[in-house]
Amino acid sequence: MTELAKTYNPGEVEQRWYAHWERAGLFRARPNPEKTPYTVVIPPPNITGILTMGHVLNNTIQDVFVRWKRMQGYETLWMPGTDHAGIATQNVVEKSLAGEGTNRHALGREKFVARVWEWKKEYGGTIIRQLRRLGATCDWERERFTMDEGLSRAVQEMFVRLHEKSLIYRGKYIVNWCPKDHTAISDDEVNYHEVQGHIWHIAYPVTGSDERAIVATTRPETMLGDTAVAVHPSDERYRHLIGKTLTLPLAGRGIPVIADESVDVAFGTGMVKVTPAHDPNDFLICQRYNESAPVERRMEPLSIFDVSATTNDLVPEKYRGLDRFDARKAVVADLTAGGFLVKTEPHTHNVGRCYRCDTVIEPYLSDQWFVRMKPLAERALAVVQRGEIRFYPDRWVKTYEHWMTNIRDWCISRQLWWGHRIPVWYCVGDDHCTLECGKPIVSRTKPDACPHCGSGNLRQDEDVLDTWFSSWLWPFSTLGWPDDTPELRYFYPTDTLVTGPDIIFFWVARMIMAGLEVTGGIPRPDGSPRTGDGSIIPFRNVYFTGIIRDAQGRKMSKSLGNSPDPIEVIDEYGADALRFTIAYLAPLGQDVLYSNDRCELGRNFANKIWNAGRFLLMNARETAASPSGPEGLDAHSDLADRWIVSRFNSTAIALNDALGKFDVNTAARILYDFLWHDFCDWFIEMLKGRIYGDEPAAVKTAVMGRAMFMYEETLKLLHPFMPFLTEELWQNLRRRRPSESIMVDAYPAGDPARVDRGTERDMGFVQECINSIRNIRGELSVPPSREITLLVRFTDPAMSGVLVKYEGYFRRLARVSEIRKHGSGKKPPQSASAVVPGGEMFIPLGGLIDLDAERNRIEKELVRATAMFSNTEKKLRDTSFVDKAPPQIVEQERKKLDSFKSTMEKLKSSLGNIG
RNA sequence: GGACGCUUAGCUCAGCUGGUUCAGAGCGUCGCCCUUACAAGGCGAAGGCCGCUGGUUCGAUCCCAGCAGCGUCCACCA
Repeated sequence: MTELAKTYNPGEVEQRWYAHWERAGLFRARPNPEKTPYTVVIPPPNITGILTMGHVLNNTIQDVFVRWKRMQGYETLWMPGTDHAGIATQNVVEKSLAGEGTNRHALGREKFVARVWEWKKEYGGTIIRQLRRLGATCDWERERFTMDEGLSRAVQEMFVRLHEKSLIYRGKYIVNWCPKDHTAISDDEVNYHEVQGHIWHIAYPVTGSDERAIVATTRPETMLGDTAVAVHPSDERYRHLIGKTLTLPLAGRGIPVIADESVDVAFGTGMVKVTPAHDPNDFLICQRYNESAPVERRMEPLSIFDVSATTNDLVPEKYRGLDRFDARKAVVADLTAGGFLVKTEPHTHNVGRCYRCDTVIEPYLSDQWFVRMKPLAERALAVVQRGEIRFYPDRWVKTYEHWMTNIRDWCISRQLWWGHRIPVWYCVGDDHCTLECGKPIVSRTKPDACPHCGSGNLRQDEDVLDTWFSSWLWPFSTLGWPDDTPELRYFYPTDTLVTGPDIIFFWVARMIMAGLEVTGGIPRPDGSPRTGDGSIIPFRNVYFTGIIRDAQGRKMSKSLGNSPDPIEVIDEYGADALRFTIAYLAPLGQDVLYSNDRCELGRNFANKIWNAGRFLLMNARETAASPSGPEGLDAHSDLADRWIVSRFNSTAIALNDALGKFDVNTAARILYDFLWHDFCDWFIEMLKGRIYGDEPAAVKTAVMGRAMFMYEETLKLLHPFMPFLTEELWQNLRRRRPSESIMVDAYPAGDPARVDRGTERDMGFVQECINSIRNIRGELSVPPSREITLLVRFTDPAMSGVLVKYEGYFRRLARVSEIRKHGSGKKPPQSASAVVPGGEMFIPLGGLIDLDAERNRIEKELVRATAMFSNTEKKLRDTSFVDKAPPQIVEQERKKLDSFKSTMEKLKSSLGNIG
C-alpha cells in the first residue's frame, strides 16, 4: 500500500475519476420501473457562453442534489443541453464576419445560417466541456440543443397548437425595437435606466388663430411623426381647442386637437403631442380615437424612422437620413430658430435599453407575432398558489404573482436569421390568385400549395421565434415531446429546477405555462402527480440561487473585468474546493460575495480530509485494520468511539434534513463542522491515545477498523459536495474490497437509535475539562513540552468517575501526566485552578506560575460569573417572571443561579489563596 | 410610485416562528507550538449597546410598526 501524498493534489485525481465515471456509465439514467425517478433539467447555457461563477453556483447545487438522490437510490437523470441564444449568437458571428470585412447581408441568409452552425460546432460545446471539469454528472448521452431536430419539431408543434387555439396572433403593434440588432424584443428584454434628460416645451400654432398649443416632450424629434395633440376632455383650459387644427412646426402639416382621458392635466402643460408610431401610449390614444372617429377622420400612424432609427422619406427633406439623436439636434435647433421652442427644462426619466447590446430601444410600429398570455398565466399562477410547485425561497412567489396578474402579451417574432423559422407561409400568388390569398398558412410542415388558390408559390415568414419560445418547452421537449416516449412517461414531471431569479419571467414562469398547456396528454404511471385539470406541472420545486458578486459587492461583468475564470480557479484550488466553497458561502437565495482567495476555505478543508484519510491509512497498516462495517460499531468501544458514532448519526440526520429543505449552505456547514472539529480535532486525537498506547493488538485493530468505517461513511455524506476527493479516498480505503464508485453507494440516512445523549454529555464534560486546562496553559504560557499534574475535587462523583476513567485522553489532549484527587481544604499552593461542572481542577505549577497572570485570569472568570449571577438573580427577583414564565424555565434559572453562585465561591476562594 | 431582500466582531457571514452561560464560525490580528495525518496545521487570546426608535411579552438578535442606509425587481406621465 503506497502512502498518500502529504497534501492533496486535485489535478490528476479529478481527471482520472471523471473519466472513470463516464466510462462506467454512472451518469446514465434509463426508465426503470424498479426505481423512483428523480429528474433535473439543466438551465441550458447559451452556446456563446463560457463558464462563469454563476454557472458554478448553479451547477454545483444541481450536482449536489443529483448525486445525493442518486446515492439514495433514485433513478436520477440530469438532462444537459445548450440554448441557441438567437440574438447573442447572431451577434457573435456577425462580429467575426465584420472582422473578415464582410457581413451577413453580403453572405445571404442561407450561407449565414450555415456559418452560425459551423460556429456552433466549433465553440458551442465550451460550457459543456467546462461543466465536466466541475464534476457535473449530467447524462451527456442525452445532451440536447434547442435547435436540434427534435426540439425544432417541438417548437413548431407548440406554435401550431397555440395558433389553433387562437393563443397566437399576428398584428401591427408598437414593439420594443433594437435599432442595432434590427429586431423586435419582448417587454422583458428591455432594461430601464434613469438618465438626466430634458423636457422641451414646443408651441404648435392653432390654424387660423394667434393662439398656440404648448406641448411638452422628452423626444422633440418625434414631432415630425405627430398626428395629433391630445388634451383631457374635461380640461377647461383647452376644451375650446378640441377639434381645431394645429400647424405642425417644421413639417407644416395640419394635425387635430383631440380629447383623451389618459392625459394628465397636471403634467407638463396638459397637452400631449401624439406620435402613434413611436410611442406606446400614443399608439393607444390613436387606437381609442379611431374607434370613435368617423372613417374619414381616422388617424394613420406615421413612422418616421427606418429599422436603424434613421429618419425616412416621410419627414421633410431637410431632416431625412438622420440618426434619431442627430435628428433631435436638428429639430431643436430649427424650433429654436423658428421661435417655437418655449422653454427647456432638465428632466429625469427612464430610458429603455436592449438587454443584449445596450442600445436605446425605439418604440416601433411593425407586424409581429404574439402569444396571448392571460389564459396561460391563470393556470400557471394557480399551481404555484396551490403549492403544487414550490419556490425556494418562497418569497419569489409574490414576484411571480405580480407578474402573472399583470401579464401582457408576448411578442415572439424576431427579425433575425438565427433561430426557429416561424412555421407560417404566405401565398405569394399566381396570376389566378384570388383575394383570399396573402392569409398566413400555419402548418407543421411546408405546405405544397395555397389552400385557397392552389398556388405553389409560397413564401415562408421571414422571421424567427424568440429564443425563449424553445426554452419554455425544455423540461419536456428534451424528453421527446411531442412524441410519446418512455422517457417522457417516466422522467416527467421533473423534480427540481435550479436557476437564477433573473429569469423567473423569461423562463421559469413560461415553462410552467407551456407545461400546463400541452403535457396533459402524457400517460402517467399510477399515482403520479397531475394538477386538478389533468395537466402536468413541469417541475415540483424551483430553487432560486443568489447572484455571485465580487468582494466589493458589485455584479460580475465583462467591462469591470471582475469575473474570475472558474477553470483557472479549478486549476489552482481544485474543483472540489471550488464546489465546497461556493456551497458553503451561498445561503439559499442570498447573493454571494466572492473572490478567488475564498477558495482557500475549500482547499484547506479538502486537505484536512485528505490528511485524516492519510492518517487512517498509515495506521491501518500498523494495526492491520480495514474498515469494519456496521457490525464493528460496538467492539471494544469507549467514550470517543461511542461519541463519534453518535455524532455521525446526528450529523447524517441533520444533513439529510437540510438537503431536503434545499438548505445547501447549512448542509455544507454541518459537514465542515463535523469533519473538522468532531472527527479530526477530537476523535482522531483521542484515537491516537488508544492506537499508540498499549492496548492489545486485537483492540487496536477493532478500534481502527471502526474509525475507518466511520470515515468511509462520512466520505459518503460528503461526496455530493466533493466528489473527486471522496472518490479518491474511498478507493484508497477500499483496496481490499474494490468498488466501482462511491457515487453509487447508499447515502447514509443516520440512525436516531445510534444517537446517544449520555455519551454526548460525558464527552461534553471531558471536552470542557480539557478546554479549561488548555486555557490555563495558554494564558499562563505553560509550554506543551511541560507535562502537568492535575488535581481534581468533585462534588459530583459521576463526573469524577468519567474524568478518572478517561485519564488517557487528558494525557494526550492536555499533556497531563497524572490525575490525582485533591481532598477538601485549600487549593494547593502555587497552582492554577479552574471551575468545571460539578467540581474544581488544580494544576500545581511550582515556580513556573506567574501569579499576576493567574490572578488576572481568575478575576476575568469571576467578573463573568458575577455578571451571569446577578442577571439571573435579577430575573428571579422579578415576580412577574416567576409568576408568568413556564415553570421549567424558572426552575432552569434557579439551577443556573446555584451553579453561578458555586462557581463564584470557588473562584473567590482561589483568588483568596492565589499564592 | 409599488414589491422584495439585507444591516450581528476589522472583513465575509451563521444564528432553526422568543428562554440551553447565546452572543457564534471562517478569514484577518496577537501569543505559544515544525507534538510521529495535516504549518493549507495545532492550542490559546483579544475584538460586538446584534442599524436606529418605539411596540408586543415575564423575557426580543429573533415577533410587530416606523425610520435610516445599501441592494434587487416591477411599473413608468408625454
